[in-house]
Amino acid sequence: MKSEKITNKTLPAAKRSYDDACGAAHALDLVGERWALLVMRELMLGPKRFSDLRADLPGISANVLTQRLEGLEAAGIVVRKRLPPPASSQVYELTPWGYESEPIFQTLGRWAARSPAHDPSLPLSAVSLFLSFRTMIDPERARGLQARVGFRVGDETFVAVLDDGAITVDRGDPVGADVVFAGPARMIAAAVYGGQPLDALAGALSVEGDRALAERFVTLFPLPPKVEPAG
Amino acid sequence: MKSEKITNKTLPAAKRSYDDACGAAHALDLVGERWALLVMRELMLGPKRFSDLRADLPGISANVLTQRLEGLEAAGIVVRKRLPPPASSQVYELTPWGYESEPIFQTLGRWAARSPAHDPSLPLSAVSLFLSFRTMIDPERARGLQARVGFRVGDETFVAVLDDGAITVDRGDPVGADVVFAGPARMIAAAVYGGQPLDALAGALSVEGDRALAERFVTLFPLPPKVEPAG
DNA sequence: CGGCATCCGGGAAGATACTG
DNA sequence: CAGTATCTTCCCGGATGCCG
Repeated sequence: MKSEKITNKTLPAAKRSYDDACGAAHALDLVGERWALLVMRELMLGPKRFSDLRADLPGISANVLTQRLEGLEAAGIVVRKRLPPPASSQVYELTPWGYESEPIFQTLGRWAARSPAHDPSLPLSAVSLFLSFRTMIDPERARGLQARVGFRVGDETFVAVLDDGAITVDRGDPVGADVVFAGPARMIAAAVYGGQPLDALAGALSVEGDRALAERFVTLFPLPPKVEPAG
Repeated sequence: MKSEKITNKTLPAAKRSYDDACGAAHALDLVGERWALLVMRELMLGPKRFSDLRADLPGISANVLTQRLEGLEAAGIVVRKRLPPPASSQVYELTPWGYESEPIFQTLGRWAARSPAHDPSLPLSAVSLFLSFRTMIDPERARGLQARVGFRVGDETFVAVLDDGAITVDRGDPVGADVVFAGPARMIAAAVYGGQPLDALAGALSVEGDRALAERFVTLFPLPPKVEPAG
């Protein structure tokens, strides 16, 4: 059976589509395939290399990652860039329109946070943790707060800037921040979302600088109430 | 089920999961399978029967619809209800938490509306059209407007209530509305999103009542600018 | 007719190995 | 490091058929 099959792969066309004018349906045509949205999420705070994506998306295979990047590039969501000769490696970056997809992750995340099946103890990438800060910040609790909070996760660094209820999070050097957390993303999540006291995490999560600020920071991101598990 | 069908499918589970604590990833575990979100969309304005869902989602197979409804019910997003004896048919309805997923469709739709590949001339279900009104309403353009706008699409009826920039859309009887549109969803979309003058659609889309209001109504939902097609 | 179960073909996803 | 090649497994989509 293997021969004779004249499946014209060179002209695949016939892409599986919902054939639906609804905007949400078209979005799913673009990014509804498995792993596509998670690849975009990992690029949300800046470009990454192929290997970084593989490392930050445990479970994705090289094969599928290649296909998703090709598809996202064809859709105009991702561009591939070659860095200048010193370290002339290739990186993938969201286009401006790609970056505009962040509200999708916020609404998905906010809604799923109420799921009875949600397990916050699973592994967590640094990017998804810091994106969640943008999503879950409670402006009431952060009112009047002006601060720079730094993070060191592995060899990546991030800075959150709090400004009277608003928050920005970006990659950047934490030097000069009012307080700096250093440790695995999972431990920061345990402090912020798991209600673990910072003292109990000493050893796994270091806090340098304004400790009172750190204690307040971890209270700024309340989780919504879960729905009752039974149906 | 009566015959103790212990097929190995009943419990092996091993459901394919992203194993990721990120809320968006969990959302995709719940509703990331093909057709799942579109099934939810079709239930967004009220319960439907199995056959209604099949009719409104051209392309889905009965097989897959059954699987999705089972999955959504197990996740607590959908409940199945049996109507009282006169017309004792079964319907599927979103749970309160299921209804809370509407912002997901709004952000997906708003983002994808900018896609160069978006084709608004494709088929469109009545529900997705009326959901899009909630998403795309421009409060500036609707400021100061108080009106009830009715719709007859096939044998379904809907009423949009405009109240100084805000809009609600629900199933309901259009009697007493200030103006009533009657015609296929595609024609209403042509008027609202395609810029087709109502005169040009006469015959395919009837307008009864306050015509000036109808003319204004179709201008309340501006589309965002597309991104440039090339990459 | 509504709500499934079953069988089948094709294709996408997953795992592993291999190459420039 | 950045993918390709290959193989297997699973999901999707269509058709058919059962059963209330």
